[in-house]
Amino acid sequence: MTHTTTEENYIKAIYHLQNVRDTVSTTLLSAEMKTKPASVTDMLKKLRSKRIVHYQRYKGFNLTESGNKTALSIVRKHRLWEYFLVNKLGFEWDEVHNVAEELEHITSNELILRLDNFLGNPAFDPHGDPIPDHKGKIKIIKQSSLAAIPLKKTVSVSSVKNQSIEMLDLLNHFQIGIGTKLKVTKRFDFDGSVEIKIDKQPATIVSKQVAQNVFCII
Amino acid sequence: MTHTTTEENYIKAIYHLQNVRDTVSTTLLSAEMKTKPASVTDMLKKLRSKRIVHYQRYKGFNLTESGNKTALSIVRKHRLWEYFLVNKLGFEWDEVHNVAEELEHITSNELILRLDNFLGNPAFDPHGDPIPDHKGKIKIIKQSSLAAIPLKKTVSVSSVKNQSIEMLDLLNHFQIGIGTKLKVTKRFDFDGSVEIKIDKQPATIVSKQVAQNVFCII
DNA sequence: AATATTTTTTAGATTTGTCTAAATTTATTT
DNA sequence: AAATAAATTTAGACAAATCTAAAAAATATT
Repeated sequence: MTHTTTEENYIKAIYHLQNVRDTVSTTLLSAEMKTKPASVTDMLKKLRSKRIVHYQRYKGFNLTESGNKTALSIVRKHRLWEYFLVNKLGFEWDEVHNVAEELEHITSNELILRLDNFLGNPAFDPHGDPIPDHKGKIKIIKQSSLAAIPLKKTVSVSSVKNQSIEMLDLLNHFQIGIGTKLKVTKRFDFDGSVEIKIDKQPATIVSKQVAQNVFCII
Repeated sequence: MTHTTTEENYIKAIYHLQNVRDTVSTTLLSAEMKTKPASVTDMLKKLRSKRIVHYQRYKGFNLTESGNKTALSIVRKHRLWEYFLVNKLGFEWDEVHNVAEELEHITSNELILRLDNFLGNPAFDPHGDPIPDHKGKIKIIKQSSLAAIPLKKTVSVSSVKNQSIEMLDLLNHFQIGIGTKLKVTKRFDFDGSVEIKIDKQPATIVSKQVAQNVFCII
């Protein structure tokens, strides 16, 4: 079964929203897709007829098992391309998302197989997100946000939850990237901000919003 | 000015046909695009309104200067991706065309710039076709077909005109690829077939059709 | 529980690229 | 040059993905 690029984008969006919220609504999905709720309803009917989602009018929807597999294969392609763009072509990690959005829709299993091997079968993309393997299996690592890790323990930044351009820009400014070693030296209860110390750099303070979005391996 | 994937495919098809035939007809283009002549007429009006083609009803059409530039940039992308697929991912040269057909429509100048550098700014793709540079400039090399080169002169295969799967399969069988050194030892007037000799291999005879499609640098 | 509000769906329209069938123009024969 | 054939274009229709406006259902409020 093949899907159009638009269908794939819907499938991916449902997958991502399901991993954040417990239930995904028509309105939420329409915001994510930058369309109107009416368009989402149309697409849900189409995806239901392809057995990608379970859907009953007015009752909500969610990915079927087959829909989930499809979503994982799209995510896999997206993250492998991001890895390629950063580690082979030298893009910055905050520049690759849009290009990967296009590349993820190229339809060749052989291509992805070979790309995966060429890259050395990476398990995580440049943002620290896990890359599903060819069976859809994802490596889970235990992570805690800067807001939750113990004080004075040196940890390694492993992923960033909010991947907006603005957030990645801010992190670049702080010189924080995936793999950066740092420790939290102090927490300020007043506003939830956090003082961090990166080796050979002066201590700095990051806001609560940042702390909650930066995840580390302890 | 941006173009849809379909528009780009038409532009590329017109470009290729213009380089083979002197004038390109609606019917010929429809065959190339696997659509009907009526659809071609529709698209020609659209491309005219975008100043991609000069077109007068019933009088024929051809690419404008701007259309030609667009075509060259698509061809550039296609051939760079083919180079990548063969030289980095290890595809065989006869397997890459369809995947490159998809990759060529990815819209990021930055991507192509970086890919070009990553590949070492190649001037020819795996089929021996020239890769336009970022200004659209093409390296021309003097080539002659196996049907035309002098006898007993060692030459290097530089390109293959007919790139059908069948032809590439046959050449694989003969162990002929881009860069293969060989000489023509005899020509048979009866059927135009040609005896060739590749180093360390017994002499073989290739048909007129093959000889006319394999080009070499003398 | 009745009413008001929000969410979701339907109905009907639009755009892109395609089609078929018919009409028109150009090219070829006789 | 008239008749025939071939190529091209027009007219009108269709599928995909979207939209707006209105209707229906679910949820929240009084």
